[in-house]
Amino acid sequence: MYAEVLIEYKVKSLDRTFTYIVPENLRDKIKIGMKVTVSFGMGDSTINGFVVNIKNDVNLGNLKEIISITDEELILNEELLELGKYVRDTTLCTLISAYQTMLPSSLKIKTINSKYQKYECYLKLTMPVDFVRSFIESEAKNQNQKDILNALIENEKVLKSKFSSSSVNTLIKKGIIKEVKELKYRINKENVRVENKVVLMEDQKRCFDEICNHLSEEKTFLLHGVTGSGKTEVYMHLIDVVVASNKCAIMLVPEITLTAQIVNNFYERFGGDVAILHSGLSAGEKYDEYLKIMRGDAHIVVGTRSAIFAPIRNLGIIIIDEEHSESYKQENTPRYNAIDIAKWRSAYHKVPLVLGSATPTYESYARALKGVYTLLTLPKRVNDAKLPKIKIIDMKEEMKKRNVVLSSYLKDKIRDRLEKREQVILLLNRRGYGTLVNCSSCGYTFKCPNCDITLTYHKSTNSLRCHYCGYYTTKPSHCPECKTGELKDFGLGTEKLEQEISSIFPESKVVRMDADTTSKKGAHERIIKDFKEEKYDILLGTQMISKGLDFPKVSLVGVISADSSLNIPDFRSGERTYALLSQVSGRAGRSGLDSEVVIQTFNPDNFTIKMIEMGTFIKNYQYEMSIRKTLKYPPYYYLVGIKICSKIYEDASKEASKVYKYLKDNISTESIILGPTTASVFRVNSVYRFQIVIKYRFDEKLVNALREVDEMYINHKTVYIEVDMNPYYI
DNA sequence: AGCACGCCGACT
DNA sequence: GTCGGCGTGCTC
Repeated sequence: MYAEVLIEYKVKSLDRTFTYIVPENLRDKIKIGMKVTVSFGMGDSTINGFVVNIKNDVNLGNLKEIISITDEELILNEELLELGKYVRDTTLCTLISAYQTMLPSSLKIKTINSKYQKYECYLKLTMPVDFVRSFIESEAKNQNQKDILNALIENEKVLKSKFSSSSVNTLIKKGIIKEVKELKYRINKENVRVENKVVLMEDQKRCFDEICNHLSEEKTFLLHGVTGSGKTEVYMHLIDVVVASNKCAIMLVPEITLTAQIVNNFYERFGGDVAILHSGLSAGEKYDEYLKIMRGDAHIVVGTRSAIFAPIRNLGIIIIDEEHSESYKQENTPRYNAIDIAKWRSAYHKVPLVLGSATPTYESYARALKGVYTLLTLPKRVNDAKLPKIKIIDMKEEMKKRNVVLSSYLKDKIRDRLEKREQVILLLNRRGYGTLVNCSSCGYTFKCPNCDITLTYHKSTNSLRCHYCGYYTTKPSHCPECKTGELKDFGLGTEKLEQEISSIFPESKVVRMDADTTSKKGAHERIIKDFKEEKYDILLGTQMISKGLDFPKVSLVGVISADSSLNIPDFRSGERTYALLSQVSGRAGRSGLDSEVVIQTFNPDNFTIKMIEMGTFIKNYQYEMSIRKTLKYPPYYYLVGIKICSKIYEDASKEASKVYKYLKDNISTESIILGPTTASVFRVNSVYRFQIVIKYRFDEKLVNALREVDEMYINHKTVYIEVDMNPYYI
């Protein structure tokens, strides 16, 4: 018996199988999809690999034996083995890295042992209940024994640790109770399911019914519901139906820490039937949740991007909430998009995929209008809550009045809410104190030594930081160039905003939420919880405050500057700005309070800003689509982004031209090749990056050509290539 | 990826 | 003469 094994080195040159002999003692146990430990190469070190095939004869000599099975429980099933090939073919990664992303990271550790399994001791009765009752009456020596036995009459099993161990031992010796060890999951929710209290509103019911009619079809639904229209409730009803028919559900959310509310709702409703998968879990927790899913102990998986690979056998539905979120695209290898994986699995299992959003991507919306997806809409908020009023403020006018940070209008509104004891959210999409620091006498500007980026001043730590590579340095008191000049900071970041707000409204309680205040585990949740409990009046932060949060007392949302998002040079910036502003606006007035959104901008006449003011998603969509049609952008064309990177400028530049020429000669003449140009930030971490963008519709030669290009640079000393199929950012 | 082999220049 | 630099090639 022989096994073909894929070795866990994720290099292109090893992206093939190696054949090993299956030793006698493993022949009954070994299965395709299992992880095994083997020796590989000259040295005597061992490495893990996946068994991808088992066969009985082979025409190779001098084979090694498999040393052991690494884990008997965690195996990739046929579906996932097949799905891995799809990931490899569509993202041009190695098969091994596709498989690795499907398993929890704890399994990538070379040595796995039983520390990932935890057990807990329970007590159970060995005698019938009437016997135990009479034992309590006649023989029980003390209150401890009576307590244990009474607890066991009430419950089938009780935790051993809750009771006096000597009394437990006495009862065990007498043969009345026994000890049982059960596997304990680190996240252990009680297995209660609460009946659905909420009745769906008419619109919700219509969407729910439509999806229910197609529960055993491969079909994609786009659930387009305004913020606060109750999409989550529709999801829960759907999952209820699916689980009732003994099938499983996957629900993806953008970032679990921001969506703790959703997870809690799921726990309350479905109890221990929910497994969660996200990066905030410890290795052990992740391992346990994964086992829960594999064993069928949990039917509902709620998680972030990689949860789309959850090893569910009888899948009944896939739901992707906030489908426009960029977090569904992985920005490093394998550069997969969870939505594509969801479609593949939806087809494999013949089950529906539901994409939900208040601001779907224009690719998705176009497909829905074309009938590729089924469009379902929730046009109204639940309980007749009104959408907030939108007010656009021209900051050019305000600058004349020397209002740099807050317009007088927004200031008045904040004061008004503070008096009414209602809450305020302020969005500023830039962290740190200011945007840049320079010398007031010689004009010297601080730049990152590794990247083409100006450093951002962080006052709390008195440091200058690069938001790209993480470089930081203490801010000197005088200019390092002319030695005399005073250093001044310009621009506005969340840190400075927090300070400004506190000085304008000294009586208010302000909390800031951005990457700097949420780096510690659990910090997100605490800020959100405290704000919800009204320990603060004002929440300010970067875009992480815009997603899916439900604060009933918020009646004012202020966008300090809409321009930072608008001015990003990307064909999707109009779409993204609309989505961001509309999402953050949606935080206001969710419980029916009269609410308002104030948007400050230097471009009040910008089309997207106008559309936000009118609240029309569709008009902005149509406008952007007309641009994309003429400029040949998605969804009219597909994109490929190729980066040619090197620490040596000349090498990167020279090879970029070579890649361009190769592609020009080897792909369809219908496809458009742009570049090579310098990437938007040319140098990151001392690496120069050139970029080539391909726009194509149908190109049979493309994937092969890209593979060739990729292979040309496998062994290159100084240059490496990154290929991104359907990138989110270009 | 990691290791061995091998072919060259530098050095006790 | 031998030590060690790294370029090349292979791993079941």
